[in-house]
Amino acid sequence: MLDAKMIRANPEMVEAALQNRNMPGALQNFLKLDENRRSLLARVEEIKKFRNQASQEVGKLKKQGLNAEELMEKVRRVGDEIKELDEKIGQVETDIEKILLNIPNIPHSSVPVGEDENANVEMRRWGEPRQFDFAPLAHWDIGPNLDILDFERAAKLSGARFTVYKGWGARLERAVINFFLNIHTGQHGYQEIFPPFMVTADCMLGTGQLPKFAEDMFKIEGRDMYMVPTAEVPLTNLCREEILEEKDLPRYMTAYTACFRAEAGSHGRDTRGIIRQHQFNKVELVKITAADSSYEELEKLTHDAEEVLQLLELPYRVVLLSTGDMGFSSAKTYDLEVWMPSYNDYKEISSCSNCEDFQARRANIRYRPASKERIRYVHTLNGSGVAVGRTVAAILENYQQEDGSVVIPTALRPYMGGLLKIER
RNA sequence: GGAGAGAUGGCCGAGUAGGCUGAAGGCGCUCGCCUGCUAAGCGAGUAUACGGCUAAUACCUGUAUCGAGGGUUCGAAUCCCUCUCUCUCCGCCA
Repeated sequence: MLDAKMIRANPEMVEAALQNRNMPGALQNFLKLDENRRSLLARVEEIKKFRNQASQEVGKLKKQGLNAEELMEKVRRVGDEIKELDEKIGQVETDIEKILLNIPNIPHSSVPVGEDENANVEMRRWGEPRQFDFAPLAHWDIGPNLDILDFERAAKLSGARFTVYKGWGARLERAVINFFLNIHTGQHGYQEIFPPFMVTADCMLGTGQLPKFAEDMFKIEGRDMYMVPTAEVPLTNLCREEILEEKDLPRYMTAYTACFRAEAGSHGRDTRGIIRQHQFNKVELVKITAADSSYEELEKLTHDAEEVLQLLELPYRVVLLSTGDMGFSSAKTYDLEVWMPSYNDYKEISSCSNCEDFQARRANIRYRPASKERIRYVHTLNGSGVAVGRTVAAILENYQQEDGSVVIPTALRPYMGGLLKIER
């Protein structure tokens, strides 16, 4: 959520930023409503001031044994007016909030301006895509061939966009989760968290999934709760409604969770394999930082995510998303894209974002600066560290052998009981 | 699921026959004094949001906030109703 005062002071700048995010006119009625609110507020507060003073007067008169009836009657009469104005203000504030909650974050000045992913900027590449001397298979063929992925039975259990992992496949998924968590906790200084997989609507509002993207989520029937679409939601909301001390910042957290997404509107995209599922595993990185260090921390966080791909020796590139391609809450985002032979292209496997104070304002996460200045909103960052299912897919494809077997990356072997390769 | 207790400021904790309590006291924190270092001691200060005034996120000023929402009243942290959460006991359960 943007700061209303900031919008009031720079409406043209905000409008221009929204245009870059393909959301022109989102601000439309805001200024009018905002002005309306302030004038109503001025009126009602004046009347309340009168009521407060008069009520005290009544108390004094009564104490002295004097008649206060006349004054009481006067106050009684303004009561209705206050009620009426308060209701109007409540309505206006609801309208303002509706607008504010649907406005995306303002992109950082270093973000390339553009309509879509074509305006993204590649920052760097790591590793060389492997040259195969045989026709490589896609993971959706490799998996069933090795009997470690079972799409048909998954459909029997749960329908489309679900996968059953079996035997060494299930073990590989678990190995990757543990490997990621160990690296981030052991080498990058993140605290491991194991959060609930269901959260309240307030949490979803806090990180920006609601109210705009309700159709992307799985809601729990009969409850005001949702399945987490990413661990970013519970991790960031851990600090909701809290005031932190600057000396305790930055705070690094990592968590494994399953993630649940309705994938509405992505019919026909990535229909084969485990790239786009209703349920997938992810290890997430979240940072809560002071306002002045978040961009530095974004670079570090991105490198933390990159490192697990390096350790697995999976070729990838880092892309800076353009204004038109960024997520709703983000001010700046780097995507990590891993090389996928089946796509003959790089495929997103991580998204690392600095949300600045956008989520903090929604979730009311603040900190007390060490310098004793006034309380400020923290900055929140999140990044996949990284998507587990897509990592498994990348391993299967990049490490496949001509005989159909798959070599286990060296770094993962200790997590696989020393297994060197999965074969039929 | 049944019975009971409770939710107050960064923390702990007062405050119910409704009024001058944004809220005692303590801790913590900040600044100053004092002390050969440390500790102790002394003094002062220390909520947030939204308005008005401002160059100001500085003063000053107004309104609101004692779990949330509603009600009674001239006036509610204090009374009434609903909800949420926490704790204790019983039951059930991986």
